[in-house]
This record gives sequence, C-alpha cells and structure tokens, in this order.
Amino acid sequence: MASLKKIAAEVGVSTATVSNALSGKGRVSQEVVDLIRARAEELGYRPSNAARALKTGQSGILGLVMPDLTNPLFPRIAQTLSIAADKNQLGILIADSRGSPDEQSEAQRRLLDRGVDGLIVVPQRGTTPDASSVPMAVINTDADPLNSVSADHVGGGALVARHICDIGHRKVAILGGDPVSEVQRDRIKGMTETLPPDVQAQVFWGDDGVSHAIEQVQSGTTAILTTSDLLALRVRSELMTAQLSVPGHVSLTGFDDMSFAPIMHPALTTVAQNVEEIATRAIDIISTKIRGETHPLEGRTVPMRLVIRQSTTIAKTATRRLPK
Amino acid sequence: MASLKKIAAEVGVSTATVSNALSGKGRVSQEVVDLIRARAEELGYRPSNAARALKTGQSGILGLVMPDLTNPLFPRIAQTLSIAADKNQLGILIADSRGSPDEQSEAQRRLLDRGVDGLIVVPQRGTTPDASSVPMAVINTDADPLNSVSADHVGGGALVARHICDIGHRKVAILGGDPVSEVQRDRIKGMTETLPPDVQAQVFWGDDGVSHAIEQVQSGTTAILTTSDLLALRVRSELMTAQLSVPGHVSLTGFDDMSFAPIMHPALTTVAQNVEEIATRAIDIISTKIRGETHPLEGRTVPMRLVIRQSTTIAKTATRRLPK
DNA sequence: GCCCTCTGGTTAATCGTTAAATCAGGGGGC
DNA sequence: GCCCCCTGATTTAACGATTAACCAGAGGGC
Repeated sequence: MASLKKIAAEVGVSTATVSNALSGKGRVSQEVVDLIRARAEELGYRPSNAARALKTGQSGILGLVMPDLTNPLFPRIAQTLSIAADKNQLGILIADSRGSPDEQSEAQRRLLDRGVDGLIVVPQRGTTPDASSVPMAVINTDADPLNSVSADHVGGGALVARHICDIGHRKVAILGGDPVSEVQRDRIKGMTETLPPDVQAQVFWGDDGVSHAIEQVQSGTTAILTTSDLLALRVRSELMTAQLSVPGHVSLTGFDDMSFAPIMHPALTTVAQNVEEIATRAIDIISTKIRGETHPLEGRTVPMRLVIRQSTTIAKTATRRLPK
Repeated sequence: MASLKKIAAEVGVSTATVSNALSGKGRVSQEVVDLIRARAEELGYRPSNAARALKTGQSGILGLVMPDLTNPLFPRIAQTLSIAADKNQLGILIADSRGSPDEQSEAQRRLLDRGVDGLIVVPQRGTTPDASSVPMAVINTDADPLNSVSADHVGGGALVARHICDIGHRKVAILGGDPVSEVQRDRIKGMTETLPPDVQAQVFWGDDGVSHAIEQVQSGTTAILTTSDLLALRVRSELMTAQLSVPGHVSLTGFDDMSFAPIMHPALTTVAQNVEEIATRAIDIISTKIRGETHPLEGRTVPMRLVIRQSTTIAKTATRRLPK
C-alpha cells in the first residue's frame, strides 16, 4: 500500500532519500533518517518485491526441485530449507518433478520463468539436471560430479556395515531398491567396501530382491542391510509372515531414520542424515554462488550417523568381534 | 533476456503491439501477430514476472503455510497443490510455522511481504490464522468456521466406527493424540456418534492414553481406534511388548493411510484422505476468490475412504453383526 | 464531398524501487 | 580570494510489461 513515494511526500523529501534512508546506502543525515524510519513504520511500509526485483534483477526467491514431493525425506529438507532460507531473506518456490526426467526439466523451466535467483535440485534417480541460467545447487551424492552437498552415503554404508560386523555377523544380505539410484549404489558401496573378506555378503536389488534376501536366512544369513527404512519395513513384514523374528533370527537395518523407524517393532537400527546441515549448507552454497563467490565446502559431504536400536543384535551363531 | 522492447525493435512495431499480439488483447492484424509470435519464439522470449507483477499488482504466486512441514501429510498436499497450481499458472511459495502460533503469523506476514496473491493455510492445532489482506483458503476441518475445504473427518470417524461395529466389536477404546486438535476431535466425534448404545467406548488422549488404552484390553476391549497411523504404530509396538497380538487379541485402526500403513505388519486398517481432491479444490477456491468470485464448494468437505487391511478382524468374543 | 466508423496500430504514462549523475552550499587549505 | 572537497541531498533515467488514450487512413452511407 504505502510506497516510497508516499513516505517521501509526507516527510517532504525525495523518494531517493527515502530509499537511501531505509537501506542505509546513500548519504542522508541522521535526523532525516530517523524521521523517515518513523514515518515508514507508522505507515506500515513494506517494500514491493516486484518493483525491487524488476529494478535489481534479483527476486530473492529460490526454486526447489524435488524428484517426488512424496519422498519421505522431503518434509525435513523443505522445512530446514525454508527456515534457513528466510534467515537469508529468501523465499522458496517448490516444484515437483513427478518422477519423470522430462517433468524435471519442465519444473526447472517453470521456476526459471518465475525469475528465481537460484535453483536447488534433488535430481531424479539416475538423471542429471539441465544446466540453467542461474546458479544451481545439487543435492545428490558424492559420486555425482555435479553434487554440491549431500550426506556421505558411502560413509553411512560403512557405518552400518562396521556395526553389523562388530556384533559378530559373518553372513549378510544387502538389499537395494533401485540400482539406477546413485545414492543407493553409494550406500551399498560403503557397505561392501567395509565388510572384511571373512564376511560373506550378497547384494540383491528390487522387488525380487526382498524375497531372495529372505531366502538367504535359511542358509545362514544373520543380517539384512537395506538402503531404506521403507525397504526394511517391507522386509520386516515378509519375515514375519515367514515366521522369522527380528532380531531373533535375523538383524535388520534401514537408512534415513524415517518417522516410523523408532516406533516400529522392533525399533529399527538405521543411519540418519543430518538433514539440517545439508539443507543449511545448500542454502549457504547457493547464496554464495549467487553473489558470484565460491563456497569452501561446495562438493563436500556431510557425515551420517548410525542409530542403533533393537532390530540389530549380536549374532548368536558367531562370537562377537570386539571393536579395536 | 529478451524483452518486449527487443522484439518490438526487431519486428519494427511498438512494444504495445507486441504485448497485444502475445496476449491476444488489443487489435493486431493476423500477419503481424504471426510475425511477432515467430520472432518471440526465436528469441526465447519469457515475460518478466517482476515487471508484470509490478504493473498488474498480481504476482501469480500463492503462499502455503503449513503447521509443520514434517507433518507426514505435507508431502502429498504439497505435491498435489504444486501440480494443481501450475495448471493454473500459479507458483507456490512455502513457509513453515514451526509449531508455534507466533511463527504462523510470522510466516503469513513473510509470504504477504513477498507479494503472494493468496494464502493457503493449514492452521496449527487449535489456532486461527490471522486475517490477511489477500484471499485465504483454510484447510482444517468442518468444525472450523473458517474452513474452506478439508476431509470429512467426522465422516471418516463414522466409517471406521461402523466397520468395527459391523465386525462384532462391542467394547472399544478410542485414542486421540492431542485434544487441542479440532481435526482429531472431529474424528473422534464421528466415531462416538456412530457407535450404537450397546457398544461400550472409552476415549483416551495423549501419551498416557496409549498405556491406558492398552490396559483396557485386559478388561475386554477388543478394538483400539486411533486418530492417526503414527499413534496406531506406537500402540502396535506397545501391544507387542505386552505380548498382545494384532488382530488376534485386539483390532487396531489408524487414520490418514501414511506410507508405512500398507507395509507394516499386520497391514493397518485406516481411513484415507482424498488429498488430491482437497488440494485441487483448495487451489480452485483460492483462484476463484482471487478473481473476486465465490466458489460453490467453499466450506464443503471431501469424503474419506475406509481402507480395510489386516489389523482389524471379526471380534472373537462376539457374534458378527451383519451390515444391513 | 462530408461525416462517421472501423481497423490497426502508436504514444505515453504508470507500477515502486534503485542508482548514477548532478547540484547547492559550507568549510578548509594555501 | 580562489579552488577543491565534502556533506546532504535532488534529478533523472531505467527496469519490463500493461493499458488508456489517441491517431492515421480506408471505406461506407447519404
């Protein structure tokens, strides 16, 4: 409602002076500044984003492209992102790429058309986001050359593998959802790299993988490591119908520490992402990029954290190997 | 990059003509329109949102205020909202009210400052959103006088109560998370209203409620109805430690059909919201409001859907009452 | 032949903010 | 007393799109 012009008229100065007074940029005497500030406050002045954006070419808005907004991690990312964003006076415009790479490009384009200053993209599994005319921060995984920040999925895999190994398991099944996903591949890479040669490990993928992994329990597998809590929940459910108990017959682990992990039965051992750090850093990185600088931590990963709960326990059939 | 001015210069007409040609508004001959369209296409012309917003006073952006972005329903709402929004050429700016009413007001203010054309608010439990200078659509529940659209939570409660009753349960415990939540109160209202007089029902709330509800099983309660899947999952977990099986000893129901409901064990009987319809209608309502009209369905609720899974079964201790 | 209308445009103002360029006037250096 | 610089402003132009108002010329009615 109230514009610079109105304030200028009321105080009896030019709009430029009002602009300067409020932004603290030009040269304005202290008394005039006070006068203007007071009047602006009274009138409830709020600068017009549109006008500022038009003039400066910066909208103060960031675009967030998520592969699928129903991704269970999205809420936490969105929340932290939105909080971190308004600390930096930025807004967040969302777009859903609906599971298809084409839509991902469309989503990027739509956000660009709206004049966002930067883009934060969590790419579809196995895809690379389009190059864009504004700075972009990619949240994916270390293996992605475009990755700006992400959890250390390889390290997370290592954590859970070491844990399982430490509590004496010598034959494990590793279960991934979709081999196209770099994130999942990295998690599994971390697991297999870390397991010592005397531990037998077999990797399974996809829907068939679930039953195959479970069959392995018959032949001595004492632990199933999955790349996602959702997958672990499914395994848990199928183990139950097969009359196999967790962790009695087999230990089970997930990934991401989703909402249900602590309250399912048994509570699920999993690996948590430091979503807050990732989101905050993403905002930081994109802000520095927008300013034309380079962020020292760009491309670095954020450590994951092992959350040990009741779904993993000491392997009965083996002696415990003590951590060195 | 390319502006109306540039196109105008290249084609040799005025910017007004270009504007008219592209928007189809003024009077421009067909050949000139074609010429301009072609040139615009070639130059990759994209209208500046900022300029348009400044001139017209409409930004084409909607603000979405969520009580807590980690709310498990948020992703689906956000997704559908974002899809429905871009069908209407609108963008969605998110804000998180972080669990506090103050932050809710702050969030509204921030979005308003960014010049949104309308606000979609899912209020904090037990709060009323601030009146705002732009049209607002509230997604809450029927009992809220400001409600613009929402699931029929009362009806949902009725559905699950009727189901439980139909399969022969005569003593049930009803468990809510937070009595401040109008949504949860409505769900419970629907349940209690629907249960016939010969069914004993007791209502419990909050953390203590979980254990109290479970104690009831000792004294003949054969079903526990909760107001949320998350709550049901916790109950399920505690029942397990108490050596009580679902649905063997007790039937269990949730609400909202969250991601884990179908894959937990036993799969959870629950009541699903038609989130798509709600979100689509919210966008519709806010769009009509922005145009200054009134939406015929404003304030109406959307039916819920009962999803029967394995967590509910015929009460052993009673004869089944057949649905009429 | 005069007036009116219709077509296909153009001009110019405006939205609110920013920023470069300009300017008036006082004070100090020498 | 002249020149320069500094302070505290003001003017002016511009960002890109929209839109009301205006205008030239063709064609038709009578």
